[in-house]
Amino acid sequence: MTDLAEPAHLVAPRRRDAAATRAAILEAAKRAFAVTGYDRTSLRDIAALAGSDVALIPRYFGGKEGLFTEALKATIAPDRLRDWDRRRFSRDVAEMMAGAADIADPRTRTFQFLLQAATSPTTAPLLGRAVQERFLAPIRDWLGDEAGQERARVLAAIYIGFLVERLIRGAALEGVERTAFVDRVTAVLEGVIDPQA
Amino acid sequence: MTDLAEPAHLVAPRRRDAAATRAAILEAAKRAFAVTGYDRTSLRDIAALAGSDVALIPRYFGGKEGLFTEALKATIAPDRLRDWDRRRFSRDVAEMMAGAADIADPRTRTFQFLLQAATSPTTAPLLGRAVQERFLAPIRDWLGDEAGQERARVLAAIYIGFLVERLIRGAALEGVERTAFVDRVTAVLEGVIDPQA
DNA sequence: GACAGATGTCAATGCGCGTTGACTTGGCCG
DNA sequence: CGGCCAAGTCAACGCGCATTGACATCTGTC
Repeated sequence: MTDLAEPAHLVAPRRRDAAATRAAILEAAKRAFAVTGYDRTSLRDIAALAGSDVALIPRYFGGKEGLFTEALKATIAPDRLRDWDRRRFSRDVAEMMAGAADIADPRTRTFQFLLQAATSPTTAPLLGRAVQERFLAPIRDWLGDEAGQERARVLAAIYIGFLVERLIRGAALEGVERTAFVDRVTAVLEGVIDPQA
Repeated sequence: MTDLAEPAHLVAPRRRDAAATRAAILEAAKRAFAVTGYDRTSLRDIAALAGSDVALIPRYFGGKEGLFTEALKATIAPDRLRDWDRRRFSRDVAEMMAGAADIADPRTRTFQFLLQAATSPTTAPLLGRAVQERFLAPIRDWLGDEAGQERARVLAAIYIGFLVERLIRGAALEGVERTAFVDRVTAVLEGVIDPQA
């Protein structure tokens, strides 16, 4: 598999501890699946990254699919949306989108993981439900909408779109295009967050 | 592989014709790759869909990767952007996004194909270049921007985002949420297409 | 300190894959 | 009509994979 640019083992040499081993495998799976996708990631890769044995994975997770779904669930954790400053949100996001996608950033890995899942017909429904519960609902609360969640939907969609664009763009934007891009993205986001402003 | 909901063979029984066979394989590959992705699609699947033999694929396309890159190139064709009515564009797109993704629609398949390519580190750069040439440039022309292409970038990103959202949403929106969604999406798109309005 | 169950190791199995090469069939041209 | 080359078929190979079950080792408990 591709280089993960990480220490050979995710964890320090540990004593016999099923829970810790399970956790190490799960963490390794989250990283590996995010970078390489479901199919290109072998259980041998994950085991090597976790510093454990391949045979433990079917035992602890019931198989590759079980590991994937559990890694998916663990990845879509309730976001720390409350931490975001509402005044700076749009501009911060815009600046982030103007940059390059950094594979070392855990959030990039998370997003790639989710995108991988979105393209597979089998995992897409599962992802849909998870996104609904753990992504859309928090955004709606954050926005303070009572009536519907269409605004959260729109915001999430736009956010995702810029992430994809950044992913396939590869490099960061520079110069005039960057500033113009940031301004426009800020305006777009602001228009959704504060429609009347 | 998953059901493609298509006739067993893409083409009528044809006589010995290398060009036609090649074309049938390529068409089958475009469909199969879009639905199942690179890894989950086997050459045997494609051959069966095209009504030909597996062994012909390495011969005609030099291998699976060759077939994929050729299918990718054939998929990113210059879009018929000029046909779109600029006044109705935003609302048409918004209505489309409020509906459900239809796998029978060739455009849905195309998009899924591209998204698949975007998530693979190896194919992402290739996709980026292709998108730049055959997607961003036409949009910029359509928008009539002289200075930069940041507006085309933003529009493309938002468009992609809604496509992804629709993909993972699965079902169509209904009732109040639908109308609210359509209105808001229309407004967002209009804000990018005609910033001063 | 010894037992027992939990934990980790290892080799082996079966399967599906892409690819290869030898073979057969078909159609065009003389 | 007959030969010849393109086009298509078929069987087989090697490889990597997930999974299994038998075996070894550690660790907490009495």
